[in-house]
Amino acid sequence: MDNLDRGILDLLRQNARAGYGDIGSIVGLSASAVKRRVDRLVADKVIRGFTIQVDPSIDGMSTEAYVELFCRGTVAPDELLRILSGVPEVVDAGTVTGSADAIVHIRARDIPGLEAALEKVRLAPNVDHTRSAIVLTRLIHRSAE
Amino acid sequence: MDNLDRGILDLLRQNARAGYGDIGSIVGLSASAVKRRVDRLVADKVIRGFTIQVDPSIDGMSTEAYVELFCRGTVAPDELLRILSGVPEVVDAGTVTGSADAIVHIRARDIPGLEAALEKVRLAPNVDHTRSAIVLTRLIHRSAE
DNA sequence: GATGAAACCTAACCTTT
DNA sequence: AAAGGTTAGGTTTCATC
Repeated sequence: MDNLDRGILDLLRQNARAGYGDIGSIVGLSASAVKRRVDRLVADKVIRGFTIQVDPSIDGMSTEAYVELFCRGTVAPDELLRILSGVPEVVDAGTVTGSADAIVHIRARDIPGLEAALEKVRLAPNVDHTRSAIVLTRLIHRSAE
Repeated sequence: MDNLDRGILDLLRQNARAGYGDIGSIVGLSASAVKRRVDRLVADKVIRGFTIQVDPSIDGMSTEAYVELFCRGTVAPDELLRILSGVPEVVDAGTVTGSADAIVHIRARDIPGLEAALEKVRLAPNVDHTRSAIVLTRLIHRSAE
């Protein structure tokens, strides 16, 4: 993890489709060297994935909920991650302190979409029950990066 | 904007580097047809950009909490917005159904930073109390949040 | 939806430190 | 060894039909 890696990450944050050659000509490496570093960053889980930013209003994905996940016994974070990463409606999730085991932020097209996503989340192992708080008015949204 | 577009968006959300041919074989279109649709979605600003999800521990803002906000009496969403917009650590917030008035997602550099942000939220006149769930393991973070 | 040229990705091999 | 460069081949993209 050096300044070259950070430069590559910055460029990919701005455009995840940039070619290796284009990235290399900016950070000062050959295309191959950039590819090797990107592959390593993905293997090391520094880059968790490649995704798109979608306009929520145009897409109609405006129904949101914060869902507390209560599990039986111990929960392996890796197992939760495996299940949740397969649900595209899950925008954000983490295991937390307090009585709930995890909190999951879901965004769906409408209430039926929310319910369907919730069903998929409940497939996670050892889930006892969930408690949802549906978002009425979205107040703040600051982009993560 | 039809179900084909939505299917393409879902696939790109999971892997923005998926090839047009791969996407087409899933949604039932040729590679060319998929490219035309993706190009249109980008031109129409439905897709705002292609980006990567980076391990938050890299950028040094890795301490997070979900905070339930309980206010005295009835509080208008505008009032809550006024309170929360003065706290830059607030990444995401909305009024919700349930006993809490709002849920606030805070991201800070460390625990003292988190506490300082919470203090700023609590100083607001109508805030009665807060209940925080500190994030232990970040499972999902899609930057399209 | 299909076609063909151009661009790109990828892996193997070579050079340098 | 470790990290970057070069080259060749296969695949994908992209414009055109």
